[in-house]
Amino acid sequence: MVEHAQEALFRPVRAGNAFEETVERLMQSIRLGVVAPGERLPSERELATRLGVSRVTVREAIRTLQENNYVESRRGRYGGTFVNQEIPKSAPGKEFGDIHDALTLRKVLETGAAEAAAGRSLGPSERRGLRTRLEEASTASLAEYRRKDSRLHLAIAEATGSASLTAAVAEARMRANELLDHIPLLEPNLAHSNAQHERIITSILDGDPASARQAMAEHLDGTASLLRGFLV
Amino acid sequence: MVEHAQEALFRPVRAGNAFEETVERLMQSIRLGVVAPGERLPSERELATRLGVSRVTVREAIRTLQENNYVESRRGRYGGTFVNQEIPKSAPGKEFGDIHDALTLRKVLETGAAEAAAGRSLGPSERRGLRTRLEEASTASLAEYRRKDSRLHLAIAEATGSASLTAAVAEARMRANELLDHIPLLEPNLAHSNAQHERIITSILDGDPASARQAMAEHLDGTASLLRGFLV
DNA sequence: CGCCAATGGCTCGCAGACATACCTTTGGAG
DNA sequence: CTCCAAAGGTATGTCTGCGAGCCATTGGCG
Repeated sequence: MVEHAQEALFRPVRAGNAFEETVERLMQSIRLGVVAPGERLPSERELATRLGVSRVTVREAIRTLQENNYVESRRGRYGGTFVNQEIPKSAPGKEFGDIHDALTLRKVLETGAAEAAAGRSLGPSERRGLRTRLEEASTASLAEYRRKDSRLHLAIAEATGSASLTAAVAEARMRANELLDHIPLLEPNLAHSNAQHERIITSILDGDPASARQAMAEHLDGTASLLRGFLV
Repeated sequence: MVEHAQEALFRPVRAGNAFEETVERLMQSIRLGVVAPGERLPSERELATRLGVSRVTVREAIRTLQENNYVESRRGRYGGTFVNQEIPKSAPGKEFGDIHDALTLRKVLETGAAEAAAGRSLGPSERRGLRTRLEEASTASLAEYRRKDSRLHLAIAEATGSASLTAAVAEARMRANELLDHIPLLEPNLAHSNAQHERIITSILDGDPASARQAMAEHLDGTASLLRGFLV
């Protein structure tokens, strides 16, 4: 029996209970900017259906987000649950033992996604979407940068046409961002990042997989080394 | 709000109930050859702990595997649950709509893993492990090839030192294998595969990331095009 | 030969999650 | 001004899964 492979296959079947998982998902969609401040989450009933949990569980999760000032709910038609303008910083802490784990997975998924996206023939709406996200990220302020950045990277993953790859990228980004939240974001980094984004998107739109991969790798290595520098 | 990214983030929080997930994991470990025919699974109590489910649930899952002739259980000390010599073929069917999804994810993860593994400085036991798996795969019969092949690929993922990457590769391989099970495995393919394995492992042991990635990409493209040819 | 440790086999009560139904609030349409 | 659709808020009974404990079986060790 292969001893080490067991660790991967016999890991826990579920990360937490239904409630915790639901909170996690909703927080992800907010932190990654999929639902921006001021915007409305899908209705409780719709979330329950899409997340595959009961409405009770969705409500408990939303109540937790309310208590932590992530969202506010309004009743009545045209009501709903809205993302607050200011959302709390993520709690510090975390085990630093799995930095390698998180960064390795992120690099594999994101460089792979960039390459795969460049290798596909993209439709007009996809090309437009990528340009829009690029533009949004490049004009973002420091405060909203992390969110716009994530939206751009998620758009790249979506451009692969693989839903499970997109989900995996979202997950990996979330883990990486939890670490990145502990280091300062500076204007020079931001400018550098934008230049790299430009290269990545251009390569994808030009259909140059090797170049897209290369550009993404350099982009990620930048933040990765920044992170290691701050934490070690 | 980014509409498409929602699909990834608001997907169901759990793939199935605890029982179904547990059956899935145990079947994976058997089908991927992590626990070979004749070998013993960990005890029910240990599985319950590691999988994070109750022993009752583990037992129900094992009973399902028994009923489908995957395993047999023996009581008493030095008893346990043993994998049968002949395990059933996986049921056909499946949606073919997500072939692209499955193959895209697999390629991204496995080429990334090969590259990452080649980029690390591996310890003696890891190097030995890789050579052993390579040897096992190269001398495998047609019947046991798929299993030995998976073990080799999992060993490569493990060599990245990232547990979550290993888990993701296992998952992706499982999905791809479900598709590959429907096409015949021929001697010439096998010989070709072994040559490619040799290149991959050599590149990893030599610490040549680019070459490892390249070799893995060609290896996977071979089976991918074979699959598309048979199914389209 | 007898003990006993480790395994699978079994049962019962509790807590979490669920489906379902109904209530309350709100603001636009008619 | 009234109505009502759509959203959040609440309550209840059911069922799944869990924890914990005990039983039955087996084979090695003393």
